[in-house]
Amino acid sequence: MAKASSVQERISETAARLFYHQGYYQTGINQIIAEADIAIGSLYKHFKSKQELLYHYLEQQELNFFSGLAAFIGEETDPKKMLLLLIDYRIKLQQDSGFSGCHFIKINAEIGREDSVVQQFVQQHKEKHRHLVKNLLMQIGEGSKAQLADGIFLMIEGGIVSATIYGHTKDLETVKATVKGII
Amino acid sequence: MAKASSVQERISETAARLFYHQGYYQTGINQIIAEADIAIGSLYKHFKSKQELLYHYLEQQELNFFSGLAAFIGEETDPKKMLLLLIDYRIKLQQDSGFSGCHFIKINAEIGREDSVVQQFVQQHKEKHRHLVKNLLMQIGEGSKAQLADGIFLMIEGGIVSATIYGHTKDLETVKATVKGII
DNA sequence: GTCTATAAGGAGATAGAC
DNA sequence: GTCTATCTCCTTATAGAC
Repeated sequence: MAKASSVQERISETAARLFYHQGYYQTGINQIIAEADIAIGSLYKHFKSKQELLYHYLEQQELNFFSGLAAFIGEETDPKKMLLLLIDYRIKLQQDSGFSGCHFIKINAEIGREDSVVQQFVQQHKEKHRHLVKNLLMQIGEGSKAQLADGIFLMIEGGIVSATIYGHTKDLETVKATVKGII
Repeated sequence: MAKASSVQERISETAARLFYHQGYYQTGINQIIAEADIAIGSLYKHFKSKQELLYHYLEQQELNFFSGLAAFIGEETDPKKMLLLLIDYRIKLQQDSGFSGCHFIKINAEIGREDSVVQQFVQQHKEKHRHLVKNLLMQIGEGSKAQLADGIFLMIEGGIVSATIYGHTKDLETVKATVKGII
């Protein structure tokens, strides 16, 4: 195991991996420090509680998602192609993660309304995503059909959930084909 | 608190309520017996483990969902109206549950691929639901458009997830309006 | 059915020595 | 930064008396 990264980064990355793949409540502090190969004192020097680690995790995922998307879209400026790339991006994310779903949908299902900070994080992330779809449709010239953007956004969300249930991205591919036929 | 129901039923109903609203891992055996007002010995006489209680919970939810749907649809036989009633049913379920989402999407997010019994339950439930939409569209005469049924199914799924994130059914209403415009 | 005791382990978090 | 010890509490599950 290479340990080029800092202690901070190792905590952060290990916690993120475990929170995402096995769940927040299912992940113990002891497992995090064992797999990150750091001391428990170090963890509590960087994060005052497990909850703070959770908030940090959500902030990181928010940044990762949109910077990853920007990189994936690259130089493309055609709104039609960008919308399809947005779906391709989510297909790729699911394939690369072993079909582990959307970080935010998952944490919402696990914690939901019990933590208002988490709830707000999830809502804001989803609104950002929804407006992305809306803006692209506006550029395409379908902006007048308000229902259409919501419909596409919701189909994508359903497709992500489907990917985690079945372990494949067939439904997300269908969504892409459907959107392709509409725009 | 009235205790007209049997011990078995009280265990079952209390576990279901807690698993659904606060999560499986977040719910302890001690909380279940306390809120059901039964002895721990009674619980382990009816269910050999917490996991068995989980499987029983999923079986119950599967039955509840489709019998509730049948009752909601009632005597209606027009496939167009039935499809819209299916969406109304899910809107009502979300409102009545305090926007706690779909039992199966939720347990999938929490446990997912870690338990193959749970995974199969969720997959089968979702397939049943998807085929319902497909069959209704077939009767409507839109059966040739294979993508359409999947699209509607996925929009509904996305609408349910949205309801748990925002605490309202605006998106599900939009889905209903969109479907109404298509069929 | 009830009650209580207990096992064996894990959780999150703190303190102090090095 | 590391290590170990410890605190307090909770977890699932079992056993036995009533």
